[in-house]
Amino acid sequence: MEQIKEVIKKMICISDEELDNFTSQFSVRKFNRQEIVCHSNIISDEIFFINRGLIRVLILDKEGFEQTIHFALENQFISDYSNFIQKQSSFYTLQAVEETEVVVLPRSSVEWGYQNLKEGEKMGRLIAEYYFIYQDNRIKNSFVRTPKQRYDCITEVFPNIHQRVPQHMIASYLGITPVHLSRLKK
Amino acid sequence: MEQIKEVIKKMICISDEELDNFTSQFSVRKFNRQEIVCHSNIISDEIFFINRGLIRVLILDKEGFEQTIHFALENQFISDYSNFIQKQSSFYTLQAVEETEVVVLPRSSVEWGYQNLKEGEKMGRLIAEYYFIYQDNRIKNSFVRTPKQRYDCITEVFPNIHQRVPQHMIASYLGITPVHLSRLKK
DNA sequence: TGAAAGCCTAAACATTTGTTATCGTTTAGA
DNA sequence: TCTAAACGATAACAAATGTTTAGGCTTTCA
Repeated sequence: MEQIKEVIKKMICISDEELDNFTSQFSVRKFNRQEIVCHSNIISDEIFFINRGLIRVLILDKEGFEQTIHFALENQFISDYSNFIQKQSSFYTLQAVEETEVVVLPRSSVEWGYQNLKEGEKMGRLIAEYYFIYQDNRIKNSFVRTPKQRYDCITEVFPNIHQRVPQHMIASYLGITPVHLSRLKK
Repeated sequence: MEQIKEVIKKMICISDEELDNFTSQFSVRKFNRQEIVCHSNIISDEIFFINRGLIRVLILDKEGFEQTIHFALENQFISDYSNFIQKQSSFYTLQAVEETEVVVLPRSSVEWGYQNLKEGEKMGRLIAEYYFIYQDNRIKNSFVRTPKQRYDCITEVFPNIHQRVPQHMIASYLGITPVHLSRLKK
């Protein structure tokens, strides 16, 4: 639990006792390559924090093809957060790309944190703000950058991504086909 | 201040006294059609709440063309929220499309609210979560829907938008050219 | 170790989307 | 009220992107 403790301590003022009470409610789970961390079409009551490994978020379009929507790296939180918040059936599938170890935050613990940690709500606000900024940048990029430019700067957001996931997942993330990305690289 | 009071009361538990202390820090500002509510390339220390009217968020691409990124309607908050949070120079321009009246929330008041309202941080969390969900839906739609499908369902998010803004702004919001949207409508 | 599957590149062709120009209508403002 | 600007539709053409197919390489796993 050391990694997630460090991340929380960077966000808010929290005593060691509070932090222990909070993190003792979490558990650890491990996944092999390709394994599904969280299925779609369920009501997900968990948020994950990545200790080690890499998770991709994907969606199945109408033709049944997988579209990679997002990558999540070490020390980041990941879930179908929209549907977690709204307690709706999830839209996204979470899949481990590498061997991955996550900390599991059940909904009950997240809500416990909001209510019992001195700065629990602030932590929730900062996390939501952080991911808002990430998405805002993404939308901004889709308006002002070409697919090639988005490809060229993807390591700013996901360092080493080229060494860790196949190129067709990156193409999908960029909103283009693998064949077209291969062409753009020339 | 009645409208913003109603919106806040729907989000959190707050006493009338707290609410009066909070909203008494706000001011009201009016804009004519086409007038700029907030320029880009400044550090914006204000969030706006729309009492009446309609604001569009736009960006200038490298060719100097205006790209409409977002619309904001009555009873919604609007700002370059990413840059407000990060206290960075703003990227977006806010422009009144109709005659518009806004409530102005200065940064100092927002921070006062986080620190002094019993559920101030919770309010901040809920607002950030709300806009996260909006953006997540938008990104989702860009993966699973064609431009035509996004056009057909835009009134789900912005009712009456067709009666309130010119079509070329809608095209821009959808990420296509006005000429192409006109073609798709056939 | 061998066979199957996955992955990247490439080429040819199809489809979508952008660009430019024109025209008729509506709107805004002097 | 008149005129210039803004707006939307349309057509012709250009550029970007998708689709299909094939080949060669690597990885996986029985």
